[in-house]
Amino acid sequence: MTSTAGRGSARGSRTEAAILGATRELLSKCGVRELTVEGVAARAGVAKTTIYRRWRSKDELALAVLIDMVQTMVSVPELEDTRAELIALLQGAIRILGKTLMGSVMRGLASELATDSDLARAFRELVVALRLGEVERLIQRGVDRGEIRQGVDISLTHDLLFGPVYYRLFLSGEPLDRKLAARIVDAVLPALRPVTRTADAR
Amino acid sequence: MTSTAGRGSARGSRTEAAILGATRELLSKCGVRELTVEGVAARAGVAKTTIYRRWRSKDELALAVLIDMVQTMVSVPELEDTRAELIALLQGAIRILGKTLMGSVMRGLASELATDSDLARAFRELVVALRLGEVERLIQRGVDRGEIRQGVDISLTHDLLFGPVYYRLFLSGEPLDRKLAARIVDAVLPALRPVTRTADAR
DNA sequence: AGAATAACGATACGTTGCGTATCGTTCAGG
DNA sequence: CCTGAACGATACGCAACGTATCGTTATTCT
Repeated sequence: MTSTAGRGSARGSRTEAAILGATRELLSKCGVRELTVEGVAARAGVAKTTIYRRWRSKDELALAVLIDMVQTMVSVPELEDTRAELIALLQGAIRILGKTLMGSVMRGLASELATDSDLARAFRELVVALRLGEVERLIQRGVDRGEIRQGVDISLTHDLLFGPVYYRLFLSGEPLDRKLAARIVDAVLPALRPVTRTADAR
Repeated sequence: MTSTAGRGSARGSRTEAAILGATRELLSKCGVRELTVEGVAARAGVAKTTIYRRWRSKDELALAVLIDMVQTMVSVPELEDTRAELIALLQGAIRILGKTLMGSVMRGLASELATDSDLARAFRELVVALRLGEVERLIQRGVDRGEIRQGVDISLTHDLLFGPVYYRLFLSGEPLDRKLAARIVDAVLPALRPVTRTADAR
């Protein structure tokens, strides 16, 4: 047991980074459909074989890129104001989706994510779960401060906040401007307030 | 000018229906990516050439199916209550997306819709514009009744209502249950009420 | 330093599916 | 019944996927 993966190994990290980088760049302007492994190989200065040694398919490669991006997501600082914190959370997502390449990558992956593939499950477990947890944390903090009423449906709130963002990105085509985060939060927040001054059901 | 397309034509409608039907069925379980024109041809009992005589590419065929489905969308009846009307609107969309095959088709088309393709533009002009118009109609009616305040951002409201639905369908993976429509509307409606009892900015 | 060995590059291959071209066949309308 | 449009069948070129093979680097251990 003195050596496992010894002798001539360990030149992986550089090539891996090159492949991921090339994939990210290409994926930012074409979508998974048009992405070609040959293209990635050429741009990364790497043999096609090398890519298939690390990822079993084109989709797995794309997913790796997505995960790599998501892990750079920042968590929200304490601001002592639920509205500001929620806006910051959404703002972060919007910035990532809009300014960096992740929006394009997401768009390219949309089809795969919608299917019940391994890629979809991985995305849900990594990205969605992470955001859901963040929403839960912020809401709980708001409840503790008395800003938010108890018993709020976290999952629904999460969908209400992030849904419009992705809807714009994917379907409606409206721009992801700066003020969007605040407007979404201001639209959703009244339903989360303690007093229940809302028009009730039936 | 006595005859244009005279002599031996007019057997198109049956084959066209067969092709669209076969596409719809296949698209309901595989996504555009896996959809093959050869498969459609085989299932429709039609030569591949015949398909390419009518649609220039696989994507155009898929779009045709989507449009065909959307045109079966029902408009919302007058209910004299904005909440009920908005719920009915959302309920219709959810039912179409959930129970019929359109949800699967949408999922399959997601990638193409996200790209700036002809397909995306067509979808926006047909589906999104249609729904936006419907939202505007309902909101305006609510304003006339005094249930909704003036100056509401129609586009944002549209995104707030439909965004969560599609977000669930595509990404979060939560089910599209019966009560979803009401819960979304109840969350959004307070922000549309006249009095502006909302916590203001800053 | 030098050998052992994992990772890599280059290339060729089989396969699938797209979109096109060609030609014979069917079926409605005059 | 005869003409011509729409259809079926088939073959083709092409691009990209994913695999296999083999010679070449580069790294680590002795």
